[in-house]
Amino acid sequence: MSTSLRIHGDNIIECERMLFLIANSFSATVQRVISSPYLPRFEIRDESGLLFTIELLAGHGRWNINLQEILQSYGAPLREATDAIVTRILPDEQQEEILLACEFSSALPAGNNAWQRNGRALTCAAVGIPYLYFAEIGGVELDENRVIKAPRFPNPIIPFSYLTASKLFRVVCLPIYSASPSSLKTIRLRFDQVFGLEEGQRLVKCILGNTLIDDSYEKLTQKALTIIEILSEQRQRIDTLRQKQWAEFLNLETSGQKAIWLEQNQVKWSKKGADKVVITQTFKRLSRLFQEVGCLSIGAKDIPLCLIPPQQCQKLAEGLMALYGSSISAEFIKWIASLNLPLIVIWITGFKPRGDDSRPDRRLVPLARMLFGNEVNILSVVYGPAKAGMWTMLQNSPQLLIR
DNA sequence: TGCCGAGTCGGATGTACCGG
DNA sequence: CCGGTACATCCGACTCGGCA
Repeated sequence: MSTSLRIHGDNIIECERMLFLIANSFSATVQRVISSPYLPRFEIRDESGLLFTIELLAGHGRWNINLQEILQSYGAPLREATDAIVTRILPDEQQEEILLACEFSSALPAGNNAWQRNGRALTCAAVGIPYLYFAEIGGVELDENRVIKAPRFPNPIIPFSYLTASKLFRVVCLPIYSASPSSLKTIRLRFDQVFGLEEGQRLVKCILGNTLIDDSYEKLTQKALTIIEILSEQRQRIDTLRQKQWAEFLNLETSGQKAIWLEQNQVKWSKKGADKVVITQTFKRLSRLFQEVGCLSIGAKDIPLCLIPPQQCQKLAEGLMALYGSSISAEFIKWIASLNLPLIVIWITGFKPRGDDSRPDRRLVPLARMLFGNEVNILSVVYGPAKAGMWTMLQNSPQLLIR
């Protein structure tokens, strides 16, 4: 008895990648059946016969099926769609059930790009959809003449956040690495043990074949931990957790335990001032205030993300009151002062140097949620220049502003 | 201990696409 | 045409080691 599947993708390339990933996972062959060019249909068979019929729907939102609606109905926190989503068509043919979401990335994981996908992972993890992030490692940065400058790597906190999300949301949410085609031999060798395509395929087979998940999940988790260790070990400066610290941190259950552990491990955090973005005098003082109160770095010092232990919140509230006085609501101050869970603070360069080009970084909140789950409070500090209209909007409808 | 060059890494930038 | 979104580099402030 075969199953009818659909692959919803950003575009046809992502759909086909998913199609072949499924076929390879089942050691099966792909055969096109007669179908229209814009809605191609395929059959996947192994020696035992027909396993799946699969339709490819390229381009989110072009079809009469609203995936967003399905996601929302599951309770998804964000409007984000992954590269490829596999659904099973339910017997009545009216509805689809989401089985698996995948992201395929061969972009260089540099800077904010590295956490560009965290929103999607969170969307899926939070509603219990298995999520696999296929990424490459060892990609090189090129100069203007396309000459290799240096290989680039993601901050280890990025793969780590998938592991915490897996654990917190009790769902498969894993990065799967392979070697970037442009990677140097030495790099390939260094990461040789952590490439996980084979385990990834076994995992896909378990998920789509609806069988119990075998050891591939555990293996991929171990591989991710190893990658995190290699990434932190090869850094020039000690600005992230190292070695077994990651596994220790991963094993902590509550955000309270995490805060205590971070305090014990003495990882102070301070705001990096790059002077690239115009800031106010008040912001400088605000930044100093957080310093005095005592922020802890969460695994990686350079990421604009820090933690205030609950016992410091009273002090923070007093400092905020002294700094902003009546322009900040008493209700807010009270909220900060009364927190009995750690407060996660994220620093968003909300606006580009040119105020008309605003692109707030929406991915930092998801990164924080993946690391700490839904129980912690998150405070977003948005700074940088903005158009006058932004102020009016902020006063009238903050909800509208953050859209 | 102050200067300098190389390398690192967060984030700024360029470009494409899409729907209205 | 324009605002919104996303991807793929590219940029340059910062750090650190070497050296006088």
